[in-house]
Amino acid sequence: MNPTIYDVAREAGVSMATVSRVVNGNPNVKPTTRKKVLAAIERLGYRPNAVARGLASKKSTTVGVIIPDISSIFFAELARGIEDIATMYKYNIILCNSDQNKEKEIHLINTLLEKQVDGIVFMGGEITDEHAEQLRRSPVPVVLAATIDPKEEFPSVNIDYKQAVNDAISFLTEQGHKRIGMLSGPLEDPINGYQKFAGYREALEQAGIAFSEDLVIIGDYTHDSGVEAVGTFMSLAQPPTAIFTSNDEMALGVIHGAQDSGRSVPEDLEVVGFDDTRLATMVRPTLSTVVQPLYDIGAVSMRLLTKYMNKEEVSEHTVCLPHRLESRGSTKSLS
Amino acid sequence: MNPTIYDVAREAGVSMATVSRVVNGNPNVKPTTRKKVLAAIERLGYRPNAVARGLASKKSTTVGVIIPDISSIFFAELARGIEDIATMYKYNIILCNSDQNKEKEIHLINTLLEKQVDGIVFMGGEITDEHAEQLRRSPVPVVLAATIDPKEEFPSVNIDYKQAVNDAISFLTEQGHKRIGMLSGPLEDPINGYQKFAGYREALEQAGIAFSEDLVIIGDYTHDSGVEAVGTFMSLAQPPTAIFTSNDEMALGVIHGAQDSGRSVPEDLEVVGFDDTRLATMVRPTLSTVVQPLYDIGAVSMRLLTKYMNKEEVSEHTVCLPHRLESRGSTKSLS
DNA sequence: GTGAAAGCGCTAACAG
DNA sequence: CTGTTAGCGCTTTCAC
Repeated sequence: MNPTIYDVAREAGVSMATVSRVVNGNPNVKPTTRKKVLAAIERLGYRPNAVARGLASKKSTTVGVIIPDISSIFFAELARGIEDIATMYKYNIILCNSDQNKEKEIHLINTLLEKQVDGIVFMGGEITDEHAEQLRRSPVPVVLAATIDPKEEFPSVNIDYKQAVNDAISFLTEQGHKRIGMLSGPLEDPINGYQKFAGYREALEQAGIAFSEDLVIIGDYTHDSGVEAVGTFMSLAQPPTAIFTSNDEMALGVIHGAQDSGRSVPEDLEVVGFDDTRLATMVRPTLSTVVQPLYDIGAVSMRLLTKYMNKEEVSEHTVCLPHRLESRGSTKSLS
Repeated sequence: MNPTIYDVAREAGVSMATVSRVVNGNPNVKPTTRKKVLAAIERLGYRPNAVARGLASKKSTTVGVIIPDISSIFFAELARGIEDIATMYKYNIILCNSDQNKEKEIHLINTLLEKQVDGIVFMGGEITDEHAEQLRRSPVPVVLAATIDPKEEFPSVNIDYKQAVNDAISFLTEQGHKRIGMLSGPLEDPINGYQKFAGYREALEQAGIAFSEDLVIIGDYTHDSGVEAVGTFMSLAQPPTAIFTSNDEMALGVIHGAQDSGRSVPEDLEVVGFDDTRLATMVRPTLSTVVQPLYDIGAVSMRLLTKYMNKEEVSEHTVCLPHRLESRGSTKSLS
């Protein structure tokens, strides 16, 4: 049996309350007493029981993190941002993969709440009414990271996805491209589908270019789907001269698919990705892409959560981080 | 205030014990009673408090995972394997990044133990004496994943790194290569340095090829360090005709560095990586690499941990998973 | 500056 | 099949 606070108290010849005070750094303890207690702790190899502490204090110093897939290079980076800030504020993280599955997500929220987490960072697809209902019932604060809440009911941290894509496409139209392909995620996906698609259409419209359905392909975010998509694009009667993809991995696929069929990037085809994951510099030519500050989104979300957990006043409920276009080898001109 | 088991008991007109029984699926409850309790739970929106349960039952259904860096494509894959199996066995995961820093690692072990985790999966560099001492004090089982314990004191899941590298190098020598470069991790790293280096030397020796110091460069596992290393290798009086790298990312760097200087892979230079992360098929030519079952290493570690946690008999304390060489475009011949 | 005592919400004998 | 009763190990008033 591990020694308890009671054992330490006895060993040190003081009360449990006093031991508790020194363990928690309460200054109202005479230095001599503190010393005695510390010695007893050392002698016994006492290790405070955080579960008991949690029950008594109603705080677990643990936050829940719901993430679609930790093995994704995209989410893993976000997770790292979250974890670093959590550590900084002395919180631990319970990490759960949801695979963006609504049932799982809702179930996980519940599990985390049962475990008495002090807050939750949620990353997922869309916040549906069912999600919202569940989240509203949460006795602890929830922050959405890289996740759109159509009603802006919950605190969230994002970039302006629509504008970001608009920037990317506008960059391309300014270079004179008239036929710009878009390799999108499923349109139901609020960020990678809907928002980005909206940015694409908006930019075309602003440039006075007619929208053509042929030029939009729905991918599944994988390299393979990029390879496949270029094939389809290139077999068009009027193939695109530039392609934008909603993530970097598909962009690599597009580059490779183009090269496989003897085309060269950026001469024959310019390519712009999205995210600026580490992949972007791990291709030749290097990938021009929209920089989304993944780590920061995670870090800021967690920081925001700490504010809510401490019941601090928060000025902005919905934070929007800056993005920019990083021009590299897969596009011709320098921006 | 959230309703407690006591509130539910009162609402349903039964005792706490009965409520506890239905919540825990104990069959010794009359169906009628069960129904009443369930209804009360529903009505009150009761959510069991896992912390209280943990205190009373001395089980947290939570396991700790110490990982060097979750944002690494390598470890993220391991983590996913761990998490999936944990979920399967109804455990949650407290995830902690250690950056392979010994002090952090030891501190994290302690924190996890304070939080009363039921077990720990540890991934890290080396198990030093200090680590061992700390781990020995753990009241709960610990399993090492992709981590070498020189004394084989703790349960672990790995592949035979030395043999795996030997296989890769032997494949190259069999193709007639006499000068094979190795882009290694720091030699102090027990797996990526020491073990792999040993496999390299062994294979050369078996092939009757003299070892040459020029042909070993220490990298830092990044793409850039691969690019840089080829530069150095190629400026040698007698440059290597094939290069083995201890991870895939450096291999991509090697390929790109070679291509940047006008060489073609595999014609002018053959390249073999290690890990078979998703990167391997995201380059041109695609990367021949040693397949290490990352997800499985994570999954098996977690499975092993569940056995220890359940006090089941375990036949093999130290498990060694199979590896193989996947031949792709960066080497000439098919194996 | 220190101690006594009452819980925190639940499980786990033990009775009945 | 159900209820009673101790705790689990700690925090937190409230006294002194």
